Amino acid sequence: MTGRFDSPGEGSNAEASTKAIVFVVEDDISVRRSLTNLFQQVGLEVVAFGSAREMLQSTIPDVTSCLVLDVRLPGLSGLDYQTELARLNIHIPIIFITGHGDIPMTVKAMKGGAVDFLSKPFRDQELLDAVVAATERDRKRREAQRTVANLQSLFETLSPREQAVMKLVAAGLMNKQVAAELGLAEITVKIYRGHVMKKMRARSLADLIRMSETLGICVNRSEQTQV
Amino acid sequence: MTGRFDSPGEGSNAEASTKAIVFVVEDDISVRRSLTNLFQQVGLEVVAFGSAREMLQSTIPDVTSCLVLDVRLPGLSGLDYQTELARLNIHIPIIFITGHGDIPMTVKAMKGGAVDFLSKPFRDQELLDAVVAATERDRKRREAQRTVANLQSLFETLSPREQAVMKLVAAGLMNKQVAAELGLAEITVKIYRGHVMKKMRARSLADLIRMSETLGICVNRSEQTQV
DNA sequence: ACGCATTACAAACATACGTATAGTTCTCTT
DNA sequence: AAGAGAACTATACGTATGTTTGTAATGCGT
Repeated sequence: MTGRFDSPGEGSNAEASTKAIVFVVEDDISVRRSLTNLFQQVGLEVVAFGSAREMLQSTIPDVTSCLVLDVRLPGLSGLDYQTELARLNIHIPIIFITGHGDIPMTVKAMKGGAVDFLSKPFRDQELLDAVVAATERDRKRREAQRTVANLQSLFETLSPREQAVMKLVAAGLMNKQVAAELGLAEITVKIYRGHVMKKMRARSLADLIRMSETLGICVNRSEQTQV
Repeated sequence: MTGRFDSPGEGSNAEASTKAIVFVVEDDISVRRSLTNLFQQVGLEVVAFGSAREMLQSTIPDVTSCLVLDVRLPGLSGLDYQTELARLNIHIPIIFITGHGDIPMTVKAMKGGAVDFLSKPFRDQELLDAVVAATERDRKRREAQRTVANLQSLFETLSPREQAVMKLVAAGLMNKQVAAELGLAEITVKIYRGHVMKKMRARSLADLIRMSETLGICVNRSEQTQV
């Protein structure tokens, strides 16, 4: 990890460097400027704010990113902001920095999923390493989320009946059992099942079941076991 | 969470209280004794050690447990011991306690998966709450591990050929494709597949595929896609 | 030498799955 | 009013899956 950012915008890391955004929330303007400079020097895009409120009011682009956050802030504190972001379902990886931190603070931040917690003074490279780790975490999270979202949108192209059939098929029921469950003729189930396979772009039943797992689709087990 | 341990050995938490073991590693004998007392008072079983080495040399029973670990220890430090346990693939949840901790220490501990990091002085209830959280985490981890182990042992009852068939079936191949892949007649695959279903106690193909997921069974995708 | 598990295949049958063609009914939109 | 899509069924056919019964070669331990 160390040294990945010491030569800006070159070689194999060019893509990661140019695409990631580092958000900075820090009330001290001189610290904010020096952080901004540091990140820009290694080719990272930076967007800095003086308070949590400012960042909440701005439009956050939907790209790989991380947040360097001062713990002590006027208004909403860094830890409160972390909680607030979680409540808003915003899962940007956070690196805390602080001048006067303590252990309970650190524990709360780390329990809340923070990537790192650095107390000043720290070496630039420590922060850069943390940023690399954080953006990498975000990249992976986004990739996983994109996969789910794609499947979800495919699933939503299914008619309600097709969705119902898919759920029961994924639960392991035979066509005739699905038909009984839904009050349909078996032939109808067969046809809907065909639609499901086509619309979900599943090449096999195994595929479809894995998709169901990813989507978290399941039915009440009591309905299966009584067969 | 708070107050779950303030009346020992009664009500719905009796099971969790009596079955969990709290390991304590603390060199200061008076602290060790007071911790032991505290946990015993709320009905927890306690096994205390004066050093990490002592605990490593003892036989650790295979039950739900957690570890209350002093950061500063003679010989192997608490943080080193955490690393060592991870290296040995021992995933007991750790609660650190310390008299003179600092932030980097805390961060390292939490990054390493610690449940909590308490600096003295702390309230007894804080520690007890952390122990509840830690044992609960261990209980869940053990449950998940047991599930995998059960499936694994079922899988090991399969003959090599049956295992191979299961892998390819779980990958979504048709019987004839499995047969071609393994150089078998289709009828042979059908028979082995029947054995697989019976031995794995799978009631449906969906079941079997979920088992494969849990077991992490997969084959080179190139073999499927070229069909 | 004997039993036993494994590997392997065949014939035959029953059941399950998938698709094409064709048609009815209903609702919602243009 | 016409068209589109959803929901639903039927007939018919072809393929896939699963099970039973039977056969046979191999290898391994006692």
